[in-house]
Amino acid sequence: MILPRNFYTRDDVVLIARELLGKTLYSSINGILTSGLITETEAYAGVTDRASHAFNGRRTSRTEVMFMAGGTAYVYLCYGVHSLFNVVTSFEGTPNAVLIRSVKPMEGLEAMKCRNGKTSMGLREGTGPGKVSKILGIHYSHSGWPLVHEKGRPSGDGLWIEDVGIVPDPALIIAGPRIGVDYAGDDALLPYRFRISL
DNA sequence: CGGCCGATCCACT
DNA sequence: GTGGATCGGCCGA
Repeated sequence: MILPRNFYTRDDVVLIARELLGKTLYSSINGILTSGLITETEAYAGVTDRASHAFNGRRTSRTEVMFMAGGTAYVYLCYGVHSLFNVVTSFEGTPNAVLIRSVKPMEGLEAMKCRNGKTSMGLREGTGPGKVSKILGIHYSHSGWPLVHEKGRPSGDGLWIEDVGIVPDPALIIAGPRIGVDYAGDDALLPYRFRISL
C-alpha cells in the first residue's frame, strides 16, 4: 500500500521518522524501478530546530519545498557531491522533514549496481544518505516531487513509499543523536535519529 | 559579487 | 584515522 497523504500530514515529525522504519522507498527513474527498505531516519523539526535548513522560518528557493504539504520529496545537494533525500511532513507552511539515512536494497539490484559501479549489492551499499540517493537514482533536481499517488503506482517516473506490512520490534529500534549537525548547539543532542539494529 | 561552508563518501595511510 | 573532492546555497558587503 502506498502511504497516503494523512500519513505525512501530522505534526509529530519525530514519530513519523520512527514509523518510517520498515517502510519501503520506491523510485521509478527513467523507467527503472528500484526500492529499498528504510532502516535509518532522522527527524528535522522545522523552525525550532537549529539543525534544520528551515530553522527560524528561513525561506529560500531551496527550502521552499520544506514548506509544502507533507508527502513531498525534499532533495538537496550536500558537499557539492551528494543528493540527500528527505520526506516533507506536517501541513503546508510547517517545514518539517525526515532524512532517509539508510535503506536495505530490495528491488532492481542490477540497476543499483550499475548506478554506483559496484559488482555486488548488500546492506553496505544502502548505508548512508548519499548512497541511498545514488542507488535509487534520486537527484536534487527531483526536489518537490510528490510522494503521494492516489491512483496507485505512477505510470511514469516518480517517487513513493509503501507499507509492506513490516513492523519493527520496538525493542530493536535504537534512538540517538543525529549525525553531522554539531553546528546546531544543544539541538545536536536531541535523540532524533532512529535505526533498526541488525 | 566574493568567500565560506556543508544533514558525505571514498581512497589512502 | 584522515583529508580531498566539489559546487550550490547563503550571507555579508
